[in-house]
Amino acid sequence: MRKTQSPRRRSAPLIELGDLDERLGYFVRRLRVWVFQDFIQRLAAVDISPAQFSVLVVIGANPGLSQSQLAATLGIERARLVRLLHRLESRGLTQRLPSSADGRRHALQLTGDGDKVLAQARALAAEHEAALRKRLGPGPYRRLLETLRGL
Amino acid sequence: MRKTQSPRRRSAPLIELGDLDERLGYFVRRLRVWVFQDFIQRLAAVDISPAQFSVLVVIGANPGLSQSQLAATLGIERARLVRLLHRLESRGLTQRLPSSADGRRHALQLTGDGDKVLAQARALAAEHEAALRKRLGPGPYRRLLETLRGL
DNA sequence: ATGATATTGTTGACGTGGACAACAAATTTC
DNA sequence: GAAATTTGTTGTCCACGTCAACAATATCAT
Repeated sequence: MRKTQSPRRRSAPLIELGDLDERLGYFVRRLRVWVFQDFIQRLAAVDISPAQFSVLVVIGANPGLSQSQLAATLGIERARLVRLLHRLESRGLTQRLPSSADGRRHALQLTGDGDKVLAQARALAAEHEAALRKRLGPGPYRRLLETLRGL
Repeated sequence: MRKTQSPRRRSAPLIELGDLDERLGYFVRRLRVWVFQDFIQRLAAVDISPAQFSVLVVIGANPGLSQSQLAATLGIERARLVRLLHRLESRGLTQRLPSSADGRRHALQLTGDGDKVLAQARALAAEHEAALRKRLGPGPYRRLLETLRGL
């Protein structure tokens, strides 16, 4: 049996958040941390991070697009995308073809392997999403998603 | 006059997100990035980061609490908190007093300066929050906050 | 056409954040 | 009193966002 009434140890946390529970940013951070954790764990089998997944998905949906376009779409820096692509390309999942009309641009594409891995990742990501929906509750999940989409 | 029909340049982005707009994590990341950016900019005058702010607020609301308790409350690693406190302490905003009953623990407190800076930070954070509410719209903002609080 | 400007991809560097592992000191447990 | 646990700490690693600079290429102005 545990001590139940010690005032200094083992008592319930009773730590207050103060103004923190009026700060959206705080909760957004907490949510982001655990969503990403779950995603990473579930996609460990294919070794695809959230960022890599988003890159693969958008390339898959828009083959031939440029790195600038992709970076702008994802809201990341061109510099960061270069490194993401370096990794994916070294794993043989994506490729940079020369753009026909613009010597500066690269036309991004998935390789055959990229397609396969993306398909596996998609399945796992769907499980992740289902887990999220279950954990948050279907209602809040829907509201959340729809609210966030409108930005 | 601009070229309006060139299929390869200057046309509207028309980049599709693919499955991405069914992924909550993607939107959470986007939201988190811009919320934090706004926060950092608005609190640049007092040079307080989101993480530092949350530390100050919780210490202020629970003077004397330990680092383990604080870390658990904020959902960060003890190791990370050590470094946050190191900074804040070197700026003279917080202090670690010896805990009366437990030689391992530190009783965390704000200094006088800490109180003042926190007050300023709070005011700026309130402006930040107001900006968020305005940007998201009062309705979605409220829904978001209430949904996220229930975790 | 030619010179100025802008875009694209790239590299380097910096600071923050989260995750782990290990450790000494102190405390609790048995 | 020995074993296990907690607490604060340090070190390390990697992901991420940011910024500056640069060469190559393309566009714009006149």
